[in-house]
Amino acid sequence: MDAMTTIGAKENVTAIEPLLRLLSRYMPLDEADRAALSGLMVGTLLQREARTDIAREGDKPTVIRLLVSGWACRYKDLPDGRRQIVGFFLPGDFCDLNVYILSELDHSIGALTDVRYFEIQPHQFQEVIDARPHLTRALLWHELVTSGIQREWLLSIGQRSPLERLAHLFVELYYRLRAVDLVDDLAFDFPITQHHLAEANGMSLVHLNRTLQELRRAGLIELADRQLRIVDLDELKRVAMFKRSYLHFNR
Amino acid sequence: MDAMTTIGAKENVTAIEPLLRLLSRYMPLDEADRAALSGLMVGTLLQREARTDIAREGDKPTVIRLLVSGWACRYKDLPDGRRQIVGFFLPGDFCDLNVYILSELDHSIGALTDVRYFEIQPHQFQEVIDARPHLTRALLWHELVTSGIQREWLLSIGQRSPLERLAHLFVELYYRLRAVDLVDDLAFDFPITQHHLAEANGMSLVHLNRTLQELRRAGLIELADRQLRIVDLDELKRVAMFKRSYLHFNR
DNA sequence: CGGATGCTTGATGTATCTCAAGACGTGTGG
DNA sequence: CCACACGTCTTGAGATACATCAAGCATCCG
Repeated sequence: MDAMTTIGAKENVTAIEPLLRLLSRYMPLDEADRAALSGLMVGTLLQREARTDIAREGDKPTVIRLLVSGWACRYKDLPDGRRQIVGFFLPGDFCDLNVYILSELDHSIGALTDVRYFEIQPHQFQEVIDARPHLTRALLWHELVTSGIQREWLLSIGQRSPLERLAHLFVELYYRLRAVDLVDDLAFDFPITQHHLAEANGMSLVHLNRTLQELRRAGLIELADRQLRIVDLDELKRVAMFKRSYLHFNR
Repeated sequence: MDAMTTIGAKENVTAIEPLLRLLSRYMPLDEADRAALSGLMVGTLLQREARTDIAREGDKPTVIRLLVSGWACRYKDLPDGRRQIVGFFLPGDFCDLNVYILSELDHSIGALTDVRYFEIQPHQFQEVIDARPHLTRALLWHELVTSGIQREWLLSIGQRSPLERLAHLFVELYYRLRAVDLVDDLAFDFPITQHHLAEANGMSLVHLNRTLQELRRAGLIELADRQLRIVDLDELKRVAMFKRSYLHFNR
């Protein structure tokens, strides 16, 4: 199942970059912080193919995963097959910093594209946390933001119209990807399918497709060849009723 | 705004009961744990009337609140007035254990009924955490459960039909209230209005009313005079596709 | 008594789902 | 090299679940 690659120290440094960029949006990191985090990424980088599960609901959580490249998602499903994506993991995100506390995973984690990630042992993590309270704070901050994003999604699915909801998701992804330097001007790689977008937004594939076209027709976005370009960010934000504050970026 | 009451040590002990019951569902608490928590609840108990805000989005968080009696909610709203309740607070719940880390609240907290709650200073909390790692673990556990409940709500609003969704919410509230000993057999006080239920479930008031009647007609629940009685728990759980594990109660 | 709050019901329109099919690109095996 | 399967996106047609608008009734309270 898992493909493993042992990587050298140099590649290691590259792999940790997204996380460092992300955390430094919240608060400055000094060299010791960076070194401590890099120290966690020892050994092996794991890989997973698109459309495979990284973890399943019910699994006993034992490791902490840090996504290095590709997109993954947290999802939950119902016995009859209905599925809801409850969050996206982008490079630099932890797929469950704290869940090893619990005895059983209450959701699944799936690779949406080919992904690469580190697995970190909780005890290694604990050492870093004990040694560097400042880092602990940054990590906790990130967890709180993740939780805030979930609340915003509830607002979106519960109250925003499909058009507003989709617009909102695009703006959110724009800011999150920009935080890890994966945005080029207003364009970024967008490797997931309309099917995934529908599952994340709680609507049918057909309707998602039509809503997407509405955003295109309105001149707000362009989406083709797995590339999303935001054409009119201000207007997209207005349509989405987007308020940046829930992401809690300082810079 | 706030009504304040200074309370004696005895009343204090009663007020902390829901929290102790809740945490002991996760792991056993010894006498020292209980004493440490009780020690936090010094001084004043605050009160708020139904339909008032306890905190507003954008506020700077400075205190940690522990709900002692009544029901409150976390909600978010849109500029045009649409409102989504993203979580209920029941007695024994903290309204934001960690949020004082962030500079700004990304959601509001409203009292649904008359409520009583303690305000705790972060530094007091920190002392307890530093002194009693076991308690820290229990509190973190509870935070993770809260986060898991949010995910379950996303699944509900995104994929469950209104009937399934409402059934699911009732079962969830049953278990949560039972955990703090507020359930009598299969019945409990249900002090919120259909309007609140609609806002929590992301549907219109009219449709919520009809869905409620459907549950009644199916012989699954009785709801009258602010009392909810679950008539057929097994069937209600089946309809809701309820899986208890996301609540992570051990007992 | 008058007003506020909460619950209920009816009528109507429409947003969204479901079912179905076609087009296009890509990879694969014969 | 062609035939075919598969994944993805797109479009059409029809059915319906749900929202909206509107009104009535009960209870409580000042």
